[in-house]
Amino acid sequence: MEKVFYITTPIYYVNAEPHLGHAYTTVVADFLARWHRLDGYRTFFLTGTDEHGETVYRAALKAGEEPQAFVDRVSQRFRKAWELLGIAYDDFIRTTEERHKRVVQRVLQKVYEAGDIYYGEYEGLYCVSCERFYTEKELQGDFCPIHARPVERRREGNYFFRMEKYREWLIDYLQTHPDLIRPEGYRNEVLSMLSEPIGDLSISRPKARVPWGIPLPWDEAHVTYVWFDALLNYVSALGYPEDPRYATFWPQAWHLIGKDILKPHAVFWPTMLKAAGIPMYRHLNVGGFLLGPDGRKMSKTLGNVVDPFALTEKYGRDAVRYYLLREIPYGQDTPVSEEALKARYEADLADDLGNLLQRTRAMLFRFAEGRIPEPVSGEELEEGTRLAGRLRGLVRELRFHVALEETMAYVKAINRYINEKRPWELFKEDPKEARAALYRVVEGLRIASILLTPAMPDKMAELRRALGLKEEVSLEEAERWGLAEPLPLPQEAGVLFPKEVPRGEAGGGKMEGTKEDRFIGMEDFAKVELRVAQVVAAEKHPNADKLLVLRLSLGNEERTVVSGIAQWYRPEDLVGKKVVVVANLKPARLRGVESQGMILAASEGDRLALVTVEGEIPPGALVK
RNA sequence: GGCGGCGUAGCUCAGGUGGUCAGAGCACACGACUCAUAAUCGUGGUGUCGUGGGUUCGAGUCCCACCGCCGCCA
Repeated sequence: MEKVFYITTPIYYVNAEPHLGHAYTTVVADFLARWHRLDGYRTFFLTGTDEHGETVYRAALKAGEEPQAFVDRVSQRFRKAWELLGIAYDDFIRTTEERHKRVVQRVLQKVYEAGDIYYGEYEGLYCVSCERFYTEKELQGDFCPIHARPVERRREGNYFFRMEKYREWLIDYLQTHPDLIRPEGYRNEVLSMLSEPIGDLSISRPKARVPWGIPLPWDEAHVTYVWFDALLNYVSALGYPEDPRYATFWPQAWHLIGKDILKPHAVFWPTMLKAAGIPMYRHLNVGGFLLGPDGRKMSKTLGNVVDPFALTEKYGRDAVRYYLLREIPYGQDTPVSEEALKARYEADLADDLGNLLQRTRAMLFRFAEGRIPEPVSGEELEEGTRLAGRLRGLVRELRFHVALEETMAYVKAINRYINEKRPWELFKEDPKEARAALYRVVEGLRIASILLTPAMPDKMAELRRALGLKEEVSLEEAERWGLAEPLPLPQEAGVLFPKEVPRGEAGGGKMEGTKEDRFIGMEDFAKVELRVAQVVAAEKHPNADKLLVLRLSLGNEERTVVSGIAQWYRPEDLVGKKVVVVANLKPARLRGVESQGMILAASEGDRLALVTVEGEIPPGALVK
């Protein structure tokens, strides 16, 4: 049987800019899509924008734009955002597209003819922002509980969908399909919603009041209410009902949503599908909220909003993707912060994985003539070939953070293997064994890079390139040992995850605006306080061969500065020299010694020279 | 008010169906090493497992009550 996978994000409502919540759900969807493609599934990944309704209509008016022009513009913002994050969707659907409207009208007509839609009258208290009526109990005083704005009393003719009619059926379906809604907690919540009458669902608005929507096919005076319109995107994008893609993909549909839209997806949508004679989706996967660094709900007034796009610019898209997938147990509310991202970036990506690539390349050039050695068996690193099988299960259960954790544990095992084999020593006695060890390390890296590709597509391709391996891979290749061929490595390869100032780094080279990034303003430069300092004492660092500990005089104060210049300067030659120091650098502990600044030096290849000042100028003088 | 959930080392958290379950990572300290991005590797700890009862030969792991936080519904 052919392996098929269909993954959807919610279509995002265009009344707001893309934010971290959107980004997280979309990154998860992209990860799942890439994972399944890698594993040989015929995969379809859908996202898009939801563009009808009174809120959008009013926002357009307020912006002084035609509704269509307004939604075109905002929808474009989402496309841009996904480009920044490297989201490889197969289709981007918009509810204002003809192909979607056609399907909505067709389904409406079908349900209407079946007798499940009737005309009625509704009167109640209505919040414009929520696009829904509230019961008096739900209100806070006379105000909407969500938007804290006054509600209006309204009475209007609506068409209703006989949702209540399907309640018993839905309960039964949930009981016979316990894994339909995941994680389980949300399933229980839905069952409790269904334990009492859910009523019928109003599915239309008078066109006179809300002109921005899809007209009902049998009554042009009404347009479709937002949920009956929006939810159908999941089948309209597949070309329901005649397009073969619908028949192929729909039965394997996985929806990804945030818990804020649980009810529409877990109650409205299944009953709509049942009434329209469309089979049920396969899984509804419910994600939690991302909280601010303080563990509270993100809000502009609290000032704890984390902007994923700023972080992408700073750390690279793959780092942000890795962080979100590694840190957040799917379904749980989780605090996120730049601090935590940075910690992951440095510990996992730079120190463990990036440095592993670096040392591997260095040893290959030094001990193996810059080539991948001849293939050999894998010893303990061969266990990497079993990871893919384990990860398949974890990914299908939405436990990505565990999957990534286990993969990184393997990366650590490769580092350990190098430390135990000590190729730099082994090479002196038995060069062949040293090369064999290095081959195993390359294979380990190859396997890890494949497993990490869905999370970090650009960086893992870069990693393979740096080892002279092919960039295009499949999961199955991570289950076989010995595929790396003895080919030469590229001479040049950048640092995969640089630790210092990863500025302007976009991860895929697709970033725009690099021209501006090359320059800094005077105000940026002015932040750096450079001063002349005289070396009053110097000695070797007790715990590091490459470091010197310098005592500097800045005129009216003395500082200790640790500097990595031991290979070029002897301590005794430095005393008395005038150097340039960054005086307002945040102090840092280097191998146990606190460094209160940094001295400047120029370097090129193997050569290095300290920056000094010409002529008589006292220590402490400002350099600018 | 009804129903779910959560409360485990300084921090973030793992711990299907009760008996190496008292753990991992981070941080910190010390040691090893020098191929490597001040990197890597090794070693080291206190934890009333929210509180109080109960079931059991034996309970973070099951039951009851309570405290605290959160969610859904009303």
